[in-house]
Amino acid sequence: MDKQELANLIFPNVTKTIEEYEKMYPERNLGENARVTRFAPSPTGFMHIGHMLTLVIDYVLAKKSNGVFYLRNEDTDTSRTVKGAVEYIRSVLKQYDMNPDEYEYRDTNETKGIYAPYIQSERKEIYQAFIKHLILEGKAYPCFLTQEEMDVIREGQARDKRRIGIYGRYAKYRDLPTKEAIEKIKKGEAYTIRLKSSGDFTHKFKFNDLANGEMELPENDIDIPIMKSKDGLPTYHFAHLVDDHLMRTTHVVRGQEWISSIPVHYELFKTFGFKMPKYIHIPLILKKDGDTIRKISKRLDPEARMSYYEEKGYPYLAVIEAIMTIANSNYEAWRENHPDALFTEFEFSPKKMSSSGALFDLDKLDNISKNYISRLTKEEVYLETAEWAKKYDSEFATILEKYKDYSMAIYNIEREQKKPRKDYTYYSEIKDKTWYMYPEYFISATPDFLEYAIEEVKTILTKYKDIYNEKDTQEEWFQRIKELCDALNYASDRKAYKENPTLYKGSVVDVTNILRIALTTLTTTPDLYSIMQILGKEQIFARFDKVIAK
RNA sequence: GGCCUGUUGGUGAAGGGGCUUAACACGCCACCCUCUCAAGGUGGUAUUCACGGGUUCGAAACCCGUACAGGCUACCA
Repeated sequence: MDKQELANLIFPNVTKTIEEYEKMYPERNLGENARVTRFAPSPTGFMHIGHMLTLVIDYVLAKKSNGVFYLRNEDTDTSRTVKGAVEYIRSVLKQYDMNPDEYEYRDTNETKGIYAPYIQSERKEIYQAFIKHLILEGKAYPCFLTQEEMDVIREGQARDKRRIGIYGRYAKYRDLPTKEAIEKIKKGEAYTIRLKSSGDFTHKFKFNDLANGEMELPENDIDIPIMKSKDGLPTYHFAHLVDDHLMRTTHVVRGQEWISSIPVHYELFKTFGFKMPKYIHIPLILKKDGDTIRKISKRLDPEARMSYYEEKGYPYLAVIEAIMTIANSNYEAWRENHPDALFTEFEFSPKKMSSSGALFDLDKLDNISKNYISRLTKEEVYLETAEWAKKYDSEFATILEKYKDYSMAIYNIEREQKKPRKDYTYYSEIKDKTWYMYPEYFISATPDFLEYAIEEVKTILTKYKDIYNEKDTQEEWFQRIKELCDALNYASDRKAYKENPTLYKGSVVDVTNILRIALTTLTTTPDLYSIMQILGKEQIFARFDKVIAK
């Protein structure tokens, strides 16, 4: 009877029972192997590369099995909650085209899915109903330990080299008579609700993780807090239990740092007699820092934040591809055999995932990205670049708008063929590699002819103007350059030059290089003939004249 | 300190007793092709799987120790 009084005192507003919630949130009616996964970030306002790894795995698992992928907002730590964070997460999911099947957005008042609310702070009553049940059963209790008292306990434990935590004899309020607890609460003393653990640390249990296989862990015997004193919200562990049970999650994908919490979750699920979901604990993404390797950090490593990829303009699918190669190393081989398949068609195998931490290889990403962009059409490259520029380079965006067809012609150089050029790694790089094609940018550039004598340069450009014909095919164009070479004592045949360099002033390479520098200021560019075709006679001559007139 | 998980090239890794003189991909290097790049082609890039023992005819693979690394050890997730 006392327990009932205590429970009602703590939770006067909780009216529903666990059974009622079970009915409200029934088992899902899905295919036999359908997987229900969730992406459950804390709304802290940024997204980490590790989040992306879990997200991609969650998404693939659900989609491949015709299951459900839902978004849950884990905002039980009100002090860390950042406004606008959910909107940001939503926008990332949208960009990467991994939209959830069930979600809840407060700003637009959109809800989809019958397991709502999908926002933890709005599920307080649900958690409390479960906690109330535990109090009634004598499996949870209010604990009045102050922060200072706990600090003393911890210091003592550290000094005596004992396990740290509130367990056994350290759990001072575990056996406090209910009457006294009621009195303390009535007096207004602050308390947290703790699980009255029934575990034995010396006993081990077997646990099967889909990624790491079977492991042996000691039972939990710590009276972990399940409800915070400040706002009555549950801790992560308890919210995990209630939500993943009621939302009928089948597969929990989360970082390996959670492995050490498994004993707690195991006990929690056992206490309620709920079936545990399957777990996939994914490797941490690491970073090499000098000689040491550490967890990648959003503070120290720009590439840890998803905004890095956005700002650089990596294609979203390229990022996903790179993530997939970390998730399952057989993904690349699969991709080779299924070049046009969606990544969601890949059968992700948790067992094949590495259990040690992985370094995220930016070189690899670059390679994947280059290949990806090289397979796009010129329209796609144009559109994506324009979209990127709108956000990050408005000046370039204006140029792109003005020169739409012209830009597409540039992007089409050596594109849309069996072995396309692969020189764009991300969209922000495109301006750096094509700026000279645009009169607005070229106007302020000054060609530097390096070791070439300027008088010789002028002669070549002047003579070339006489023979240039816009209508030439590539072969004719090159033939003319060769003829010019012969006329000016440059070797038109590179091999001949190589054998007897002293006989000539230079070779055809020198002549084309001079043309190239005059037109672009650069010594390395894509195919010169294509560039000249796009520039057109007027611009070509203008650029030559600028040099000749100097 | 305690508990857990790992350790195969510069990177992601395959391989779970003989097919391994360690796959594949990225990176790097060289050469070829070539109007310069990029691409493409060819070849090279771990004398051997953290170390030490053991089991075995045979170990990168199995066992035991050690070392190292990482994670957790919050009323944070």
